[in-house]
Amino acid sequence: MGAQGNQDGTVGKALDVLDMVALAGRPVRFSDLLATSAYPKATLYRFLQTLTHQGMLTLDPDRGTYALGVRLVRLAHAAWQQSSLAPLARPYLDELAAETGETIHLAQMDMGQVLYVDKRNAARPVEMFSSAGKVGPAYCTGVGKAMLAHLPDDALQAVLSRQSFHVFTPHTYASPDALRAELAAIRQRGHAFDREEHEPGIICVAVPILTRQGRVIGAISVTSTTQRTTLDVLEAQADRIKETAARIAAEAESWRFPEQDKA
Amino acid sequence: MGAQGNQDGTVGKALDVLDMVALAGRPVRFSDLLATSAYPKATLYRFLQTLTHQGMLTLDPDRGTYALGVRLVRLAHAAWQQSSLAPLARPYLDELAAETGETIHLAQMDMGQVLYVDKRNAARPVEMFSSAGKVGPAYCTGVGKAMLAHLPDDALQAVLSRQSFHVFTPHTYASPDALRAELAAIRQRGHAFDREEHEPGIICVAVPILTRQGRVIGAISVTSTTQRTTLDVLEAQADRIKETAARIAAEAESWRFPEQDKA
DNA sequence: CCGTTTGGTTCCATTATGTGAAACTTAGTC
DNA sequence: GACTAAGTTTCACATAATGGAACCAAACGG
Repeated sequence: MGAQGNQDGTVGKALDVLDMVALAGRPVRFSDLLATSAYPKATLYRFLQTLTHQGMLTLDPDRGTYALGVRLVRLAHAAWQQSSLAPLARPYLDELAAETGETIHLAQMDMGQVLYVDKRNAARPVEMFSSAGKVGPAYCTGVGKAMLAHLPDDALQAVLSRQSFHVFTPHTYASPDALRAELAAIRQRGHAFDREEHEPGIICVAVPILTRQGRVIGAISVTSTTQRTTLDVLEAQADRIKETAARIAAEAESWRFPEQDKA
Repeated sequence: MGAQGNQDGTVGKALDVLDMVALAGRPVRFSDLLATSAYPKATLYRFLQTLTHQGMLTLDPDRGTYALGVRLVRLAHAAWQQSSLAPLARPYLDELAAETGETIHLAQMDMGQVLYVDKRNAARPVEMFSSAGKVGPAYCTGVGKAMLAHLPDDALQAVLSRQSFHVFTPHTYASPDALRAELAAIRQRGHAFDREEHEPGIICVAVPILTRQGRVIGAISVTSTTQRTTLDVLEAQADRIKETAARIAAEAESWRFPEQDKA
């Protein structure tokens, strides 16, 4: 459950520490981390030193607390631009948002979780990182299920074993088996629903973004509330959403990359 | 000039590789990196494996290209929230933007460069990462100079030695010495100008954000164009901007952090 | 005021880990 | 079907990570 448990030599461990700080969600002192971590004092200390020196962490000298460093913000800017679907999907999402008038999400898979990389809000304009970068569960969100449905067996297996299957609402699928059946239906149908499985009153239709070879690279969803509409009404948009997904996929396929002349 | 040159054991080298990929700005193949990097084939290869396995990079299996991984986006979300000034500065920036009707930047220092963490655009709303996460030179931007002016001597020395002193416009300071004089003036005056030093036609007034002990933690600027206004007019806002900076500083000071009960 | 505890930093002998030249295995050319 | 370029694996070797223990400093407490 925790962030612990991987192993990739020294680098892996260091990144582990980074995650620990991220997970804490607030500046933490050395001793806080020491309590959490499996590493001995000296080792942990060295990692913190290194990461701080590298700008991945910052040490507030007044309070002696560590927090994630700004270098990450810079890296993420690049990551978001160069390897998320967001930049190239933007115009299509704008269009879709305008047509539907509902909230649009663009998500990708990250370590068994759904990572939202962009969002169009009907009402107010996008808030910076506050929406991009958020993570959510895969087994009980529209985009999550849409992606799971098209994962190869072995990958699916791996992801499923990581899910918590926490029951959020009466509609949440609580076990891998129940979910698997649903996934088959989704694969067949080409789109997934969220029937208030994550939050009461929130429903959505989600569509996977697939490469020509059938690899999932992301998903988009149109979300609304039970007060405003019904799943049937939303489903009527499904073909429109699939079209958008297809266009994004096509773009992604062609768009890598403008060519280069070698140095 | 490149990203090379640091050293922090294995972890430092790995992060170096990460930077190389970021710097490329597009998915790169193994051999591209090999050409750039100082590391031998096998070593580089191992790093790429590890980083990929860790989700810091992604390998597009079809093309065999590496790109920054989405895990970074997630980390950055946390970084931006927990250690940039952006979240707590937001309301103050909004206010300032509304009052001035000009573009507002919020920046922090990162490895000798200016890193923009938030932005208010008079005209259209903020574009996600496209503005947050951007970096710029320290020696020829308003926010950069405002921060440099309040850096302790040794840190300033370190930062100056990293600057490229590329001459962007006729007004750009081209040497550390010229700049030092300017910095003294800025420290005295309490605010910095950008006199078209980075881009022709672009001017700004910038103010450092200082802790009670006088440590710089960031800077804000109000930017405009020579067509729309003059530096004198902008300077009239200086006190207003300082007030905003002071409020942000106060907030930052108090806001770390809500207390915690130990586990 | 001086033990004592708590939180943080440094040492250093031990050994695990990372290193990189070279050998190898594919794809892709001509 | 020999030749080349790109990517992957091996392995003897040395460097670099490890962590127990000692150390230091500041806050406590009597």
